[in-house]
Amino acid sequence: MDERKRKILKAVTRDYISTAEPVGSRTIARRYGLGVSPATIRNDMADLEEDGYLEQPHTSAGRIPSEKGYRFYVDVLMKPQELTAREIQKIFAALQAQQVMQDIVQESVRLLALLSQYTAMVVAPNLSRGAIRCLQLIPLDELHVLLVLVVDPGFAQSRIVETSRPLTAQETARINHFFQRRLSGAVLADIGSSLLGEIREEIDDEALMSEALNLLVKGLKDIKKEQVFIDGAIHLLSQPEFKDIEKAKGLLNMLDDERTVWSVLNKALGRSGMQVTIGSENLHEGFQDCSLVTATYELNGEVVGSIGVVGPTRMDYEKVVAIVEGMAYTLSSLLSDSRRH
Amino acid sequence: MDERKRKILKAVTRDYISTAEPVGSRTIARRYGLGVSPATIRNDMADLEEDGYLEQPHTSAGRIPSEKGYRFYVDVLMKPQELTAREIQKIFAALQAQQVMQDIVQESVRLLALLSQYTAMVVAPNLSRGAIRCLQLIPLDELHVLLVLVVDPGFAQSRIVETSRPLTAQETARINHFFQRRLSGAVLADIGSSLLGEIREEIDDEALMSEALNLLVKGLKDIKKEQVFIDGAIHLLSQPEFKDIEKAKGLLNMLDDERTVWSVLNKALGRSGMQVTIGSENLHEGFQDCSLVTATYELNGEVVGSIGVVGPTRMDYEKVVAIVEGMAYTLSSLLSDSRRH
DNA sequence: GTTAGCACTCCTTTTAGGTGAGTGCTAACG
DNA sequence: CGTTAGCACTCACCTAAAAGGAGTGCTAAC
Repeated sequence: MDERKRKILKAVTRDYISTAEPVGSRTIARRYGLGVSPATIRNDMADLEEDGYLEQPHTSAGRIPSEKGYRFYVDVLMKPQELTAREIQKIFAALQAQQVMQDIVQESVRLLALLSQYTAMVVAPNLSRGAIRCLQLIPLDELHVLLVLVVDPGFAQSRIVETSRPLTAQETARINHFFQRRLSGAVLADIGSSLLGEIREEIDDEALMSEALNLLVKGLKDIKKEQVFIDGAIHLLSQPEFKDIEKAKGLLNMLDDERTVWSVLNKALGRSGMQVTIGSENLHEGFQDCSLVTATYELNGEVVGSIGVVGPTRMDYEKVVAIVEGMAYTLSSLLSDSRRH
Repeated sequence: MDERKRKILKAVTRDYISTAEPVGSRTIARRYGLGVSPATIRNDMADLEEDGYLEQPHTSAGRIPSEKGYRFYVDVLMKPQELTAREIQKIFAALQAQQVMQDIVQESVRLLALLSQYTAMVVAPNLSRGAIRCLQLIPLDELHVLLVLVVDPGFAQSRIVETSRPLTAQETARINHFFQRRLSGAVLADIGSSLLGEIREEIDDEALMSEALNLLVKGLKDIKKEQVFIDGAIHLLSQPEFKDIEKAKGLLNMLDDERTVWSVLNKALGRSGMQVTIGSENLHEGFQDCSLVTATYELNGEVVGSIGVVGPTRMDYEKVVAIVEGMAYTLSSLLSDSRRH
């Protein structure tokens, strides 16, 4: 593909992204100074269409990029304007102001939607590799204890658990002691049957230990659960491709289902880094008119979660890629850099 | 207003609610057996229009209820079909399965939206009158402690707080001791300056105490904050009155703003019980094409929060009123009845 | 290889006419 | 006097036809 054709493809894509209208040869000639006449551009456009980069909604309309066209634009033509250090700094500050992991994640999904003006999704970090920093029972009444868990980094959760029999203060202290000794510093993912078995052997009072394990298992279950957050769903309604309310409803319904969003974002978890999925490249039914920009973020060098932005295929990739990249980068630094709490 | 006119108003309202189409005299005569001819109904309808209960979108269309008509329908004509004991039981079970207050509230807003098929809003209970059941510091590292608070009923929250200087284990224990002795059982709202002052006097180590108070104040702040949840916003898009996407966007934008929702629901907190707000009765700009069904729920006989459903003025009041009432009732029983955790 | 000219396509908007649901009015009926 | 049949009238909605216009592909000339 020669230089001029590239320029034309780029111009068509840019124009279509910003106007949502098929672009004609005249417009290109006028708006983007290529120094050639509309007729010449028409010839090149015909070639580009033949090669599958452009398509025509109907014979007498302008051209729009095909998926292949977008793909080429994303991979070769565009140059995402990276966020400035100042912008990164602002995001970092906004996130750092949050106390708990959940708030950090919620703030980042909010920012992502706000900045991109599309719909943002974030899966909260998987803390399987997090280390237990504090695990403690606090007795509340006869049958309830509060199980408090602090995981490094940034995760504190308490949960009320029902015991199957009243525990004495002494028993509670004993369990706490064990937790402290055996589990402090342990990585969540390692608390598998083997460690549990070890602990079991270490205690004589069978009933008490089974109680403690029971509590632990119950409490850990929903801590390991990965949570998904989305924000900015409403921005979809501003896109002309969703002026048809049925289409919008379809997509919004999918976004309402956590499992769907989760599985979409998890595709991104596979390989680390930025990833752009365009239209039917997306295997998820219902997302095939959309594009997805996703990125993973890390904790101590390990991928622990992913973030993403959904929009129509006619998405402002240059902007969104920069934002998603910047956000993922900021999240990673925030999580890894300061082992805050 | 004579009996027949009431029947006609009721029929028009019912029909319009279910079809969203203006209702003609012929339809009434055919579908609702009044035993009179369309001409007679036409006469009565003209009277009803004169009196302001009905209106005509244009001269050659059927009638639709005016706001006054809806008001009369809600206050006099309709009879909400109360939820069955079985249904209440189901809701109760679903809520009771939740462990933490936040989950209870989220589950109830989800149910409310699901059952009503409109948009549901819930403000989480104000726990100012809740009693402290457990308040404890757990040291994490040099400059961070975990402040754990359990309030009766159903509220457990932990928060990581930064201390201004490292605390020794002994100091922590001392603070905990004080918290235990002075605050256990105290009502959150009462922890004002007076009680804080008292505590201050009771400790000799000025620096330590100010540290403890500082922690307490920081920790309590966001616990007292009232949270708002909404769900089912997408249902709005199914309503023909929001087929115009701009209208839908306007309302959805309002619903995205917590403060707006909060202030709408707080109107309901004023007087306890069920309340239906129709169209322009709603003082909130942007909600004036909508109706609102709200109710308060209680904790130990005291109003602590409210729930609500938003929909078009052409809302199925009979159904929604029953659901909102049932849900508020269930929430109240759940909170008051069992002092669970 | 590039460009001007031109016929052609086909979407979009406008206009006009027809259709039908529903009304208000009048006059007749019990 | 309330009720009803009959009828002219209104007006949104639908459909078809006409006008308009943006953009193309092709051809021939530069």
